[in-house]
Amino acid sequence: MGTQKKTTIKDIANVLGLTPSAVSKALNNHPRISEKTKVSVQQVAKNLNYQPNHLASALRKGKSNLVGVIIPRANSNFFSAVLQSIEDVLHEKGYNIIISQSYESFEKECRYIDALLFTQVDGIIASMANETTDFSYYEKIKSKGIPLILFDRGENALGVDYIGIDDYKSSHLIVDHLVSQGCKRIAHIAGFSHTRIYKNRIKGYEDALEKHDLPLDDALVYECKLTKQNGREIMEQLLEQPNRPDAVYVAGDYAALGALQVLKEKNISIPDEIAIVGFGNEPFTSLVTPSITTIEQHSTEIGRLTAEAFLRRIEEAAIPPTLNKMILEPELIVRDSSDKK
Amino acid sequence: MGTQKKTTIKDIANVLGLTPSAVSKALNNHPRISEKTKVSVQQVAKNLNYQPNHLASALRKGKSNLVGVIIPRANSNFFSAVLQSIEDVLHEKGYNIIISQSYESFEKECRYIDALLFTQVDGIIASMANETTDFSYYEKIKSKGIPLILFDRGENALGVDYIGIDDYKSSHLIVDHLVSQGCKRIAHIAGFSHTRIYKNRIKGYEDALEKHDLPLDDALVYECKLTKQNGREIMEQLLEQPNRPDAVYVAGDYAALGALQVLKEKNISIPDEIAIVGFGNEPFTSLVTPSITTIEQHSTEIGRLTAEAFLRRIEEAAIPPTLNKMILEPELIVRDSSDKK
DNA sequence: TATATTTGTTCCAACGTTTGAACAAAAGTA
DNA sequence: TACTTTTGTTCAAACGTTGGAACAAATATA
Repeated sequence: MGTQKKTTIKDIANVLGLTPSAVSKALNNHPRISEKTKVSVQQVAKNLNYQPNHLASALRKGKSNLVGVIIPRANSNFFSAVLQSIEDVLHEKGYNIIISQSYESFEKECRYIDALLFTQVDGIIASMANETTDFSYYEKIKSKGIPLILFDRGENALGVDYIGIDDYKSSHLIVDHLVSQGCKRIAHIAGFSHTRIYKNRIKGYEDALEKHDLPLDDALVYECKLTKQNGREIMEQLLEQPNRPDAVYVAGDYAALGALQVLKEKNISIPDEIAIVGFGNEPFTSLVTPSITTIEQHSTEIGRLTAEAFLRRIEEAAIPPTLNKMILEPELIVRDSSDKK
Repeated sequence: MGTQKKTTIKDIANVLGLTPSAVSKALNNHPRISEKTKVSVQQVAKNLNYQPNHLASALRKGKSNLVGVIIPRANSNFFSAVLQSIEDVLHEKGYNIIISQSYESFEKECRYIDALLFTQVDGIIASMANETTDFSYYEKIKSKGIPLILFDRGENALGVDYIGIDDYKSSHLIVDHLVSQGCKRIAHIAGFSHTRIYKNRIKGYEDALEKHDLPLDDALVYECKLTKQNGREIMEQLLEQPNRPDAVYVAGDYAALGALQVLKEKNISIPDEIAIVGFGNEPFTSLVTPSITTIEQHSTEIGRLTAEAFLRRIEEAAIPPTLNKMILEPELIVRDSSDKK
């Protein structure tokens, strides 16, 4: 009991008095195999409880049907939704997915890239860790000649496919909205500007302020890792300034929550004294009081497009080596934290 | 450019005038290979940018070093924490992990089990979907002779290793606490009783009521999928009853949140009129107002133990075929939703 | 010096599947 | 009837690695 020997294609062949190659062809629906043989092979395969050995066929075909996905963490509404969407599309096409969470660590990311390459994945889909500024490991993927697709956290410099939302425009949506609510002094708790998406959000914020003839004040912009704790600390610093902001655009929902909590603790009215806008539409933004205005990133769509980009690269081999960049439209979801009614 | 041929062990052999098997042995640190040869093999391997072909060695060795993990969803604090912990332990030992999310669907779960078996994983770690009542697919794993480890959502009947917390005791902790707050009519929004963990929570709830000489009232117990929406709907039904409860023990945090929202909308004071207790310690339970009393499940510990159980099964082959059940102590985290001060 | 042991390597078969070439038999065309 | 085409199958090699058996050379033991 337990470890009975696994049935192979050879066992089926023996039962039917065929060769293994005939059985293989029958199972793969080869046109030269007779209908009769195919049927009996199927039959025997089922009887013997045959499971094809993926390793052997992957080795022979030079294709593992495994795709590596590297994300900062699965425990985030955005990433898990993208993941689900990628899974749906790729499982459909017979791919299995190896998920690795970098937890924003560059070192882990590198190790996982090595592990995935070692496992002979057919391609890698990734959203970079915040820490990552050195792309040599990603170059390694490219140099192996296997498809690399980036989403959300990407880097154009690599010249690979990228799917994300328009961060620059998101900032405009937010600033426009805050100005329409009568805000005049808008602070920005930003992500680190070495990451493209955060740089774009900062640029969008600055340009939007300029558009509305509002002055740019360096004292109102802070770069951080966008944790809840960062949000708390920076909000406290903002409150100590002689000339307080009347709105804070926070480039991440967790940090926005931290900022919100500080204001609540100090009994500063939201949004009347200070309005808050977050980014990412994490589920809790609609659950807290007041609910937080934020940006929806169309995660399902991003996942689908990412998976499709991968499939295109696989199928079309090395046909279009040009960078394929897809940028989705952001959507502003106005909630209580910025809606003065 | 791009798809240059991959270097194999053979290429290294050619460069050094050795045989492939000597190179293989050198790379695997075989005792019979001279130090000198090992060094030069390493050297050439590095120069040629050699990556061992995992597929080939897995095929030859009959071991893929891949472990399948099936969870209801990654987008949950509990599961993602368990996952991280499993990853940490197994990556350390050279395993890669294939994660599949069942989204509580029995059908998906079955498909993923097949896909994982097909991929020749060395073992499967799973937490069952709520829907799952038919275990034949899990029997299939057992019959293949590969290790199966269950956590949180498991089933003893399968006779496989199981790691979880003491649900029965959790209910006692909760009821004891509510009684100490003066609650006398405690409702229970439960999970489906065909799932072992929810059955145990229900049993614990009933026994704890009895312990405190409180009457059991069937009208106060509802089974559901424990979504936020379920929580809302059942809370509304509870409020319509002539004899309202003064506390609700909800077997999941999301449903607890739904219940909480209904009470807030109807301006029913929490915890004075009705106290709420959830289950799982999801991050949002500390973020909402009022914060929600809940049960911490020691996810990191569960993950570690689960991974270690897997390793034990792999290493000790078929040595101890007995069921190995590990039950951790739950921890009650008292917050505003039940703390009458 | 003859024999036994150790050391370093090669040889070969295997893991399970796939695939193109080869081949015989059947069917179609002249 | 002779020849081409089609159909169904077998043959053999390959994918890259591994590991036991075999073997020769070097070293140790008697």
